[in-house]
Amino acid sequence: MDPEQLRALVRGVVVAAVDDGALDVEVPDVVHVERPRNRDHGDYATNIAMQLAREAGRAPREVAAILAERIAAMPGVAEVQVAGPGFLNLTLEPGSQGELAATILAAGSAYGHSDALAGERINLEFVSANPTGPVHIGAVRWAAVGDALGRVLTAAGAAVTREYYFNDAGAQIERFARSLLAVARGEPVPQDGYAGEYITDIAAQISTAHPEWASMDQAEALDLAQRVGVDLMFTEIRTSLHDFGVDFDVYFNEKDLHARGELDAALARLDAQGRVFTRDGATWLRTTDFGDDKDRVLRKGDGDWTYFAADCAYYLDKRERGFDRCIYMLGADHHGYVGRLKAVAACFGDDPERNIEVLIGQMVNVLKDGAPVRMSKRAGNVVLLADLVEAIGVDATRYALARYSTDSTIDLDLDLWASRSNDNPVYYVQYAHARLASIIRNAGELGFGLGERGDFRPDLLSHEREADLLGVLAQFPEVVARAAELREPHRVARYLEELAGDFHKFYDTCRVLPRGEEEVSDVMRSRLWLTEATRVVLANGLSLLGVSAPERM
RNA sequence: GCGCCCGUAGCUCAGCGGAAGAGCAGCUGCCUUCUAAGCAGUCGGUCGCAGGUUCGAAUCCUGCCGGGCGCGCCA
Repeated sequence: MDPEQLRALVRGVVVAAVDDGALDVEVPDVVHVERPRNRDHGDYATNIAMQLAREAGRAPREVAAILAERIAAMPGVAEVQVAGPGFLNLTLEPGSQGELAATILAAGSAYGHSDALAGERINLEFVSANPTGPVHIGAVRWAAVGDALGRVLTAAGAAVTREYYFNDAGAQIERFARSLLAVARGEPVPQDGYAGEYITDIAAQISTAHPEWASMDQAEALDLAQRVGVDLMFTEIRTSLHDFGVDFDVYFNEKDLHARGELDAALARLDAQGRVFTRDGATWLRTTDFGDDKDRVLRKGDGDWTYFAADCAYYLDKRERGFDRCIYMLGADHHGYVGRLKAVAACFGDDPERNIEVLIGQMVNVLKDGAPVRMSKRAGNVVLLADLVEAIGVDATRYALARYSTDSTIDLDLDLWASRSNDNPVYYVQYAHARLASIIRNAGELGFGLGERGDFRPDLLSHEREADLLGVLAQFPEVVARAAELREPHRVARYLEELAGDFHKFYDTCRVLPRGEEEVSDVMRSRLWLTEATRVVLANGLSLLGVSAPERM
């Protein structure tokens, strides 16, 4: 019996109690059943009696007593106790929990999937770093978290499109082009330009491909620098993200919005909604109608569009492609955008609460030898995706960035994450998987396999460590569903650490393989099922984070 | 000044309406048996402070205090 089934059982008992007049309450839609940390409190606990007490006009423990008797009579339930202020502590029959191992093996890689978000069409935009330099640490957090979130949302049944918005228009790109050309001509980089080795590299590549470049007239040379330079830069960004395990379904060019006249179309749409006005020669959107702290310029006095105007057009484009949820993942330095993005949705006549979601990720500080590594893109001394991967590897980088709530600032200690020790959480989890794989491998060499379904005896998995492990395995689907609903993939990582811990404890106490000439017992075979089930869940969870599940370490 | 995030064990952080947690650090133990990158035990907390809501608050509300990040006809 898993938590889902238990919830249904408890709710059914409440319904029955209401039907025969033992309780006079409205039956709640959701019944909370939790796995208590303290195992003295049974396999599961519910607070349902306390919830109903007020409405029933009776003491919580009295309501609990009424329900306890009925729940205890249900099949699969071994014991029910009323505890504390009115908790019901439930203990299940051993066999009813052990069944789960077979359920997990039958589901395989689909175990953990749900329909929690079925029917939702989600546009998930993340990274979207400007193609004026390599991917740096701020964007890497979103690469790891965004990709994991995409996987988690998909597992919860949503239709997800991962999208990278590519700012290939505007002043930053012009600065980038001027910097390239300056370097190619041996001139100093402009004051507001970009410096760094990558600029030199790209300039050299352009010069090789177009020998006439440096001697072209200024406008022509800049145009070439912009076209070819941005292309090279973007290829490098895509490649480094791909090597990091992150790929997008759509790479959206800002230029296309302009080329297709989508900014004009968006302006017209906003105007039709009555949200546009003119002041000081500029065209504005009255975002203050919807809580923004100031109105925003769409088109400047000189006739140029603002970046914000492109944002409006891009949002409209997403909506017209059928996405009912547009998720933006932004760094804390852009949190000022939340208000205006929400207001944009409202100005289009959409529901800002439903159609737009902005996730803000706090900063990442990189520590080396206990000291922060300073970051400055212009100066070129940045921590890059490639540097991180070189220092601690793809798995550690992804895991380190995905295991924390995006609300908290991360201090990423390179020495810790590079270490092959228990300080390093990613090894703790991966090591559990490798150990499991090892048991299964060794069993195979002994000619000892899972056998038929009938060879599995769930009732034999009655050891406390086995019960603990089964209880945690049962939580996986709800952990994934909750991570998806809350957009918090770090919950999956924390869960895996808990699961790995319970497996290590099981491993320490419960022998799976026969020793020496020992015969394979039913207990051992049933433990092999549990072993394989645990391996499947660890592998599924690591896969949601985009972290490998090694067979050996 | 205004807005967002954070403040939980010595350190790094989970938990975010229901019975205070993990890892590390410290101290004690466990490898002739499935990977010791592991396990067991122990030490350690007025959950920043003050009010409020609630049967019940680390969790929700208000106000403070401390730290981080933002508030352009920049991108």
